[in-house]
Amino acid sequence: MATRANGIKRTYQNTEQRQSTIVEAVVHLCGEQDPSTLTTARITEEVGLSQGALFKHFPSKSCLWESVARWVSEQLDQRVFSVADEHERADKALEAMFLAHIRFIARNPGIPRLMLGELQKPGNRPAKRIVRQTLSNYRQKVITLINRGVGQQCITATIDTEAAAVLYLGAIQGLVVQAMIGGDIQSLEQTAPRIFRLYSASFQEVSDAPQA
Amino acid sequence: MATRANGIKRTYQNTEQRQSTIVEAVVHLCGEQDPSTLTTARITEEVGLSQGALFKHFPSKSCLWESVARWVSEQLDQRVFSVADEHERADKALEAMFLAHIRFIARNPGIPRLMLGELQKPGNRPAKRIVRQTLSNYRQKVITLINRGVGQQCITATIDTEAAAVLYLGAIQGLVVQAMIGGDIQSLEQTAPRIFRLYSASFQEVSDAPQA
DNA sequence: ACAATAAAAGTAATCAATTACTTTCTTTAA
DNA sequence: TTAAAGAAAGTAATTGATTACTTTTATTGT
Repeated sequence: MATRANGIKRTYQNTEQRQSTIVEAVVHLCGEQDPSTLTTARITEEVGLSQGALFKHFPSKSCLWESVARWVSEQLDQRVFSVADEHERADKALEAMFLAHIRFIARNPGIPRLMLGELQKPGNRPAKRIVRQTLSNYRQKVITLINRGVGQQCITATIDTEAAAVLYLGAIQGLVVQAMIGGDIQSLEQTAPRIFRLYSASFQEVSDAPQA
Repeated sequence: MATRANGIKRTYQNTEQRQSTIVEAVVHLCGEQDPSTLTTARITEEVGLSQGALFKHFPSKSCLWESVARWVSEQLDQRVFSVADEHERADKALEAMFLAHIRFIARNPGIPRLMLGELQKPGNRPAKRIVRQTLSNYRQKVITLINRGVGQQCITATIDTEAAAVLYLGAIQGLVVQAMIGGDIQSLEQTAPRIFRLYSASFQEVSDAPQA
């Protein structure tokens, strides 16, 4: 007893733990396959549960995706946005955040698929709203940093701030797409510094660091 | 008579015409909904055919996607890559190609969804191979142009060419994602020149045009 | 008339969700 | 302290809807 048809011992977890387990399994699976082809059966197989058990913890598949989107948003906050605060100089903060984001993606290759996949869906599903909100925050964070950099005179005052924010996110996108084409996730972290160096060349002051 | 259940008159086309009609309908529909959710029923409804009729012209849905990918590749050749040849100076050619690409996307909003969606799928489906090949060609075209620009002394000789090619495609990606977030495709063409100006600032020679 | 083109009706497979029921965990009263 | 009661977490099987694809029947231009 206490076993399933395939002989694997059943493990009991409370709903909170299970939800975390399942959400992280989804993120992991997105690294291996297109999110839109992820079935509830595949997800529960990954965590060692029967297909129906999923609905003990999420009222619907759509609610599961909402939880996944929230998880991604929190992780970006903790692992990417937060590193910017450790730097006084805005250009250094931008670079640190850029590299942290690439590191995060390299460790969780499903993330871009997840976010892009959600953005591609039409309508206003909750999960899409969360992704949109997260990217909006990100954009605002970059704009604020660039403006601070202008004040610190490490970024040229003539910069087109909004364009620079778009290009910042584009630089990350470009790296990701390049990795997708090559099918080589590991190349991400190697190439990232070169991309950021080129990106920052577009707004760097000629003079050296003014402070610190 | 000569009508279908819904009263729409039946129209006869030979297979070649039908294939074109269907492929273009798919591209159009990708502008409105996630490609992975496109059903054969939705596609045929769009062109005014019964669902089963699709398989008179394509042996399988996968073959249809292959044709769609080929169509996109050809359009990129004709409407984007070709404009680069109209400019002697490499930096002007890059700019023209960039803006042509954005114009192409603005006219066919389904294109990024289509290509990204295909890239996100794992494995080596024919359609994915075509998209990958197309993007590889694109990348090589950009690299060649940048190198020519160095020779023409309108691009700084110290440039990291490969990084510049990644950032070029990233700039387009960034614009597209930004438009996806805002849900505003029309903003694309307005913002594009600003993004390219910033992008080109990263490798522009300080001196003015050397020739022409 | 007849071959091409399409509609209509079907099929097997797949999917999210539900059901009826079992096992484990947790709480609490004696 | 502990055993009984109930809540929570699990399974296996099934459902209705949807899907890509097939087969059969009807219509059309030549």
